[in-house]
Amino acid sequence: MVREVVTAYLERDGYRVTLASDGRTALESFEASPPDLVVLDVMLPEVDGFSVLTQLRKRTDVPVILLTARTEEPDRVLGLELGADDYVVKPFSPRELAARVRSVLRRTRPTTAEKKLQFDGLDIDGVTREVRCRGEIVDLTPKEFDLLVFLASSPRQVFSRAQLLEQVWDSSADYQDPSTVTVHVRRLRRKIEEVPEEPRWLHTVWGVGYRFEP
Amino acid sequence: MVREVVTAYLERDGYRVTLASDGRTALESFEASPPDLVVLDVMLPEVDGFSVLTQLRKRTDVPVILLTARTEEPDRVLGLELGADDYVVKPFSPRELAARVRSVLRRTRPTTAEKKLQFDGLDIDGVTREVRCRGEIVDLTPKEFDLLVFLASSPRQVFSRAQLLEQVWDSSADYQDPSTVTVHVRRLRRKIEEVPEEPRWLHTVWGVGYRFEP
DNA sequence: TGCAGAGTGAACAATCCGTGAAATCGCGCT
DNA sequence: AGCGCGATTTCACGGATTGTTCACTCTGCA
Repeated sequence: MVREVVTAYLERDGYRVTLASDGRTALESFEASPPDLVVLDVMLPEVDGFSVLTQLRKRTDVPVILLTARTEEPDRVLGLELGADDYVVKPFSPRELAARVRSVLRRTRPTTAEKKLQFDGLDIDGVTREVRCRGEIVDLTPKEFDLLVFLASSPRQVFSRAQLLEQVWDSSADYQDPSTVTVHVRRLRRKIEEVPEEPRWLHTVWGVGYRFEP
Repeated sequence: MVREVVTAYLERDGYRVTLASDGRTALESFEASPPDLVVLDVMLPEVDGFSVLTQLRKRTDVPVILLTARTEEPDRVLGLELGADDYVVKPFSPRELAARVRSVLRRTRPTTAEKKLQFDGLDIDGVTREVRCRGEIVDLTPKEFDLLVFLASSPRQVFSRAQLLEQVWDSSADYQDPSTVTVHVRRLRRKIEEVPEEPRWLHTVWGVGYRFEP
């Protein structure tokens, strides 16, 4: 029930929350769709929190907040030495945890949270320019990537081909063929849509343009 | 006497410590010679800690660790909201404070705090400027070394040639040939890659730039 | 059913990267 | 100061990838 309350608080602050009930699934879930921050209970079934933290640190710099029931100093120091960014001692108030999350994200934002778009089954990382689609990395060409990022940055908003040419393409290179956009959208669909003929994300708005559906 | 013990611990860790006995002198001392990190007691004579923090935040992003005697949540949350990077509740052990200092500096100063980069089969020592590749020391020229360190310090992040020229080369020396970067990357690959044609570490991101894969 | 707009495939054009080699710079040495 | 050598930068070319165009087909709407 603690999880529900905490989740509610975080979602009220505008964060998307994913839960994992033990260390193993936490790591799997992390792989599948890497979050911007991890809140980690030291006492977890299957794999304990410290091990999870060690595993995480081997491959990523994701900010981690430890939840620890023990008030003894060694645990907290150990956590920080292992690379945790902060810890909260149980029992804690949801408000405090939320404050910590904000604080840690504020500190680390320039490197991590920046330029990351996440949707259900589609992760776009503006820093590494990687796109992960249902867990698998898909290779996009520069223009394909730029176009996808532009559309995904304004979900549900419809853009005409002319608008896209102006925004995504070099605006100086005027009067290009709008069908250029069409072709790129098609290639994007081939790469990220499960059924390109019935797009899940890249929708055609007949007579107008395209729209990204989150 | 707490101050002496803490100072001793921090100096043992290699930090230089400057003391100030009240808020006013703290701010003056900060102006005179800005430190890399501030440990701030909330209860100070003359000007209290929160005011000092607010003043500091007006002009700098220096990492701040708060010392607070009160265990009530509002104070801690207030501190974090005001822009503190961490806090320690009194009474605290010097060891814990030292651990916090290390942790905060590690987060905020990845370039100075960690001068050693280690990857699977590739060790980079920023102090001796030695690079060890699959056990063997490889000789790098200064520019080659700087370029490698820069890329390896932000693994997986893509940098354009222009960015690399700006960051690794003298930023004042504008308008250099981007192919300079290309050539240096090539020579780096020749020296550290097992198969330079299929790089393990130095990846080309077509149309964008280069990326270090850990 | 007609028709404008959207999708398809393939050819063509532009761009970018890797390579080799030559030119220039920087710095210690005599 | 002049020399010499390694480091760095520049440049042109070839091949590979990416971007654009175009003719054609298909689809949704009146």
